[in-house]
Amino acid sequence: MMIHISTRNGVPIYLQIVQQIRHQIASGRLRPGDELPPIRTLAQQLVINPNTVARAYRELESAGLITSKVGAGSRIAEGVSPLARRERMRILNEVIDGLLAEAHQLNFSDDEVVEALQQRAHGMREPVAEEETDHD
Amino acid sequence: MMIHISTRNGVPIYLQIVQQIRHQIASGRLRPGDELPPIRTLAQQLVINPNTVARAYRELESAGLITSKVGAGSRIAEGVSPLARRERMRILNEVIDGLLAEAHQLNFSDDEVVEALQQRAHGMREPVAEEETDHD
DNA sequence: TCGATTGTATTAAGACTTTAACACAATCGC
DNA sequence: GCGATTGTGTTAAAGTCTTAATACAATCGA
Repeated sequence: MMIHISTRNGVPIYLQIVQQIRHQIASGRLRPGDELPPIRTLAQQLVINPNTVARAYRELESAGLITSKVGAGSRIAEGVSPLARRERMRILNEVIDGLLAEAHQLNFSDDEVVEALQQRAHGMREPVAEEETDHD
Repeated sequence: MMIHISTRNGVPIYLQIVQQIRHQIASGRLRPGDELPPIRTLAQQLVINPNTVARAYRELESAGLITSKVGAGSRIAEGVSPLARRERMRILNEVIDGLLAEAHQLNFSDDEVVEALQQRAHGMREPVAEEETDHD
C-alpha cells in the first residue's frame, strides 16, 4: 500500500487517503479481498493521527469500497470492480486539464507541456525540489 | 484577470487565488503596475465573500508581489520580474510529477499519459464532466 | 469639494480538520 | 482461553476557512 500525502497543498489528509485508495481500486491495483493496513499502522507510516486514517476508512466503507471488521481489519469489498478503461481515461483527462490550465497560466504552450512531459516520462526522472520559489 | 476556483478539491479558495496570481506574475502575464480587480469586484465575480479575496491580497502583499492602497486599489508591485524560463519549468515539472503519480495509481503507463495529453492538447478539447464516478 | 470607491480592520458565528486520550468490543494467533 | 490486535466511538481542544455585517480612512473622479 503506497499512500503519499502532502500538507502543503491545503487538501485535507483524509481526502488524500480516500482518493488514492479510490484510484488504486479503480485501476485494479487493489482487488476485492486485499487487505488494507491497520489504521494505527498507516497512521504511524504517514505520521498522522489514527483518527484521521479512521475517518478515511469510514468514508470508504460508507461508499461501499471497503469492509471493516473489529479485530479483523479492513479489506477491499467483494463485488467492487476496477473501472473500465474509458472511465479511468475520463478521470485522467480531468487531471490533464488541470495541468494544462496551470501550465497556461505559467505561459507554457500545449506543445511545451507535451515536450516537458515526454522529458519527464522518458528521460531520467529526478525528483524536483519541494519549495516553490518566491519572486524577488 | 482570469481566476477560476473550484470548491470540490479541498484547496482553500484564498490559496487558489494566491497561487493563480502568483503564476500569472511568474509568467509575465501580469506585470508591475498592472491593476488587480477591486476586492469586492473579484468577490462578486467568484461568488465568494470579499473577506476571502482580501485574505488572498493580504498574503500577496506580505509576499511583496502586490501593493495595495486604500482608495486606490491593488497593483502588481514594482520590481517584481517574471521568473526565468528555467524556474517556470521547475514549477511545471512539479505539476507534471503530480500528474504522473496520479496516472500511475490509475494504472496508466507514462506512454499512455503522453498520448492522452497529446490528444487533449491538439485534438478538439471538450471539457470533461465534473463528477467523479462511483465504483459499483 | 463631495460622493463613490477601495483597502483595512474587527467581531461573530458556523463548519471543518486534526490531534489527543481514552474506553470498548470483536477477532485472531498461539 | 488469553493476550494482542483491530475497528469503533466519545469527548475535548486548538486551529483554519468562510461567511456576515459593519465601520473607518484614504483615494479618486466629477
